[in-house]
Amino acid sequence: MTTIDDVAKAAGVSTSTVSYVLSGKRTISAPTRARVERAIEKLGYRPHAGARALASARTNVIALMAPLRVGVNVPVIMQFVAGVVTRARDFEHDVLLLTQDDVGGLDRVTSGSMVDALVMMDIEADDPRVPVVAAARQPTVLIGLPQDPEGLSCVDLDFEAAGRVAVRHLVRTGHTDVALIGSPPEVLRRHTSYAERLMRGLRDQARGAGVTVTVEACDATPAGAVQAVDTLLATAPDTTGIIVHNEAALPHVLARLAERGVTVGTDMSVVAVCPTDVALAQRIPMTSIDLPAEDIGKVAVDMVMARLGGDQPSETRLLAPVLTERESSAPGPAAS
Amino acid sequence: MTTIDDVAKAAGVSTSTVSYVLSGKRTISAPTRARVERAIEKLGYRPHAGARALASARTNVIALMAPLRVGVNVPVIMQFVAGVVTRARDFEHDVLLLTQDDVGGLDRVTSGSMVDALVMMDIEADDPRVPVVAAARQPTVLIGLPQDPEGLSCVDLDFEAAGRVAVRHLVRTGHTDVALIGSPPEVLRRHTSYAERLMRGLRDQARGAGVTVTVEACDATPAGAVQAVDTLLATAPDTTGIIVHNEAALPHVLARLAERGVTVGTDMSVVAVCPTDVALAQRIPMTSIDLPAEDIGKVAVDMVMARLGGDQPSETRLLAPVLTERESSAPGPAAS
DNA sequence: CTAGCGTGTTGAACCGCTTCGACAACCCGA
DNA sequence: TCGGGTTGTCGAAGCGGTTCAACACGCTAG
Repeated sequence: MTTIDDVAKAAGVSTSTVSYVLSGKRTISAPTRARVERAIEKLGYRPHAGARALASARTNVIALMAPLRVGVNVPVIMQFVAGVVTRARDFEHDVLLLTQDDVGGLDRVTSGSMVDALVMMDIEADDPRVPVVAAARQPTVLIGLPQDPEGLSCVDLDFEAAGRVAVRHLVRTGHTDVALIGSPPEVLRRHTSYAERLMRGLRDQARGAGVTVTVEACDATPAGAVQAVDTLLATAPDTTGIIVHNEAALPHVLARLAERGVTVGTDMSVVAVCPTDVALAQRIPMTSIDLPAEDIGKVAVDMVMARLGGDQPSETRLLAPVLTERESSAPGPAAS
Repeated sequence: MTTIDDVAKAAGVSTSTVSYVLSGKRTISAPTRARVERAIEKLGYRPHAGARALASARTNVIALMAPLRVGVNVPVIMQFVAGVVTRARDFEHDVLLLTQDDVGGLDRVTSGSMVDALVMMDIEADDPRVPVVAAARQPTVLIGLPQDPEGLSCVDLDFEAAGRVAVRHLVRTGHTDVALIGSPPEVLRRHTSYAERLMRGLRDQARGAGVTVTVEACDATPAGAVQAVDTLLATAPDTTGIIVHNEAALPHVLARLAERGVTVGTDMSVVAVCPTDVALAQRIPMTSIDLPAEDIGKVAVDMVMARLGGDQPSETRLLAPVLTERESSAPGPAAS
C-alpha cells in the first residue's frame, strides 16, 4: 500500500506538504503542487480512511437508517435511499446502511466514531431511536416528524397541507362526499405521524368546506383493497372522491373499483398521494400529490451537512405539496 | 471521548491488557478481565473505529454495491440488501452502500481501505466493475454470473436449472406449447446473465421434450404487459403454459390475461419466477420457482467472510431452484 | 537447588494521516 | 539599510488503537 510518505519521497517534499496539497488548507506554490500531484497520480495513492479519521476526527461517512423490512412502500424507500446516497456523494461522503430495528447500531456507529452524521427514515410519533441519536455527538436529521424532536432537525412532506390540498381540489371540482383510503391498520396503530398529519389536514379542510369524509385503513394486498373499497361503497355510497395514500394498495384499489363497475375519471375522482412515477404507472395516469421521496432524501443530507459545517440551530422543513391533475379526476355532483 | 487508556487507568492495568480483553487474543485472568469489563461498562467505552482500522488493517465494514435506480425489481433488490445487511451483522460487520453506477466508488473504498470486502449485485455478462474489484486486495463476491469471473466468487439462483424445472413442470402437466414472458428489452440488451441463463435452460429442456417455446420481452408497465400478452396470444395462440420472469410485470400480465378472457389456473398455466411473497401477493396464489433473494444475500456474505478468514479459493454457488405448485397451474391439452 | 516452562501482564513501536508552531526566503516601505 | 509582514515548506507531536518481544512469577521436573 502506498502511503503519504511514499508520495512525499517521490515528490521530494515533506509529508505535511502532501497533506496540504490534498486538503488545500495551506497555500502551496504551483510547481510544488504539480510535482506532488504527479507523484500521487503515478503511485495511485489513496489516503487511508482510518488514518484520516483518526487524525482529523472526520470519517466522511454518514449513517442512514432505513426500514428494510419487506413491507408497504419498498419502492418509495428506495427513492429516499437513492436521494441520500447520491447527495452524500456530492459532499464527498459515503453511506453506511443501518436497518430500522438495529437500535444498538446507532450507539455503535456514533460512539465508535464510524460516522460524521446520521439520517433516520420512517420516524414514528414516539420513536425510541430519537433520544438515542439526540444524545449522540453527531448531528442527525429525521425524515418524518416525531412528537418531540428533542432538538433534532426534521424534514418531510407537509402531509397536513397535502390533506388540505387534496380536499380543496375535490371540493373545487364539485365533490361533497369524499373518502380516504389510507395506510394499513398496523401503520396507524404505530402512530406513524405522516398518516395522522394527512388525516388532520383532510378533516380540517373538509370541516371548513362542509364536506363529509370517510376514512378506511387498507392493507397493501389485493384482499385488503377489496375490503376497503367494498366497505367504503357500502357505508358511504355517496362518495364521489377518494384520496388514496398507500402506494402499494393503489393498483388493487383501482382494480377493485373497476370490478365494482366504478369508472375512475368519470364516476369517481381519485387523488393519489404518492411519487409521481407511481401515479403514472397505474392503468390510467392518476391525479396525484407528489411525494418527492428522492428530493426529501437530498434535503435531509443538505441539512445534516449544514449542521456539520457551522453550528446552525436545528430546523424543521416541511415541503409544500404539489397536486398535479391527470386523468383520474372527474367532476363531482356539485360541479357547476 | 473515552479512550482505551482511560479504561486501562480505571481498571488499573495497561492499555495492552484492555486490548487483549477486548480481542481475546491473549489469555487474561478472570479477575483482571472482570475489572476491565467493569471499567468498560462504567465508562461506556467504545473503541474508535478509525484507530482500530489503522492499527489492525481491519475495518469491520463491507461494501455492498446495489442498483438503486428506480426500476424493475426494487422489492427484490431490497430483499438482497436485507439479507446482506443482517448477515453482515452476524459477523460484526457493517455495510457501506454504493450505487451501481459509482464505479469510481469501488476504487475509493478498496484503495482507501474503507472496507474489508465487497458484495456486488446485478452482475452483467461483461461487467466493467468486475476487473476493478478483481484487482483490489479485498475479496469480492458477485451476485450473478459474469462471462469471466476473473477469479472472483459468485452466487446466484441456478437460472438454467430453473428454466428446465419450469418447462418440466409444464410438460408433465400436459402442456406442449409454452412461452416465456421475460425481462424488459433493455435488460436483455444489457446481457444480464440471469435472463440468458433462464432462456438457455428453458430452450434446452423444451428441445428435449419436443415442446415449442415462444419468448416475449416485457416492460414492467401495464402497457408493456398488454403488448407482451397480446403479441403472445396473436403469434402463438396455442400457448397454454406461460413462464413469467418479471416481478414487476407479473400483476399486469395477469390483469391482461383476465381482460382477454383467459382464466389463469384453468385455460392457462402460469409459472412465475420470483420471490415467494410476490407469488402469493397476486390475485391468485401463483405456482412459482422461488427466487430466494434474502438467502442469496446471506450466502454472499458467508462466502465473502470465508475468504476473509482463511485463503479459501474462489467458488461459484448456484442455488437449486424449488418449484412450488399453487393455484395458477392447470392441466394442459396433453394431460392424461 | 536450579533450569526450564507456561501463564499473565506490560512497555513501546507502529499503523498513516492531520495540524500546529517554527522558520527560511522574499518583498515591502520607512 | 533594516524591521516587519507574507508566502511556502517542514518537523514533530499527536489521534487511539494493536501487537510483538520481553519479563515477572509460580511451578514442575531433573
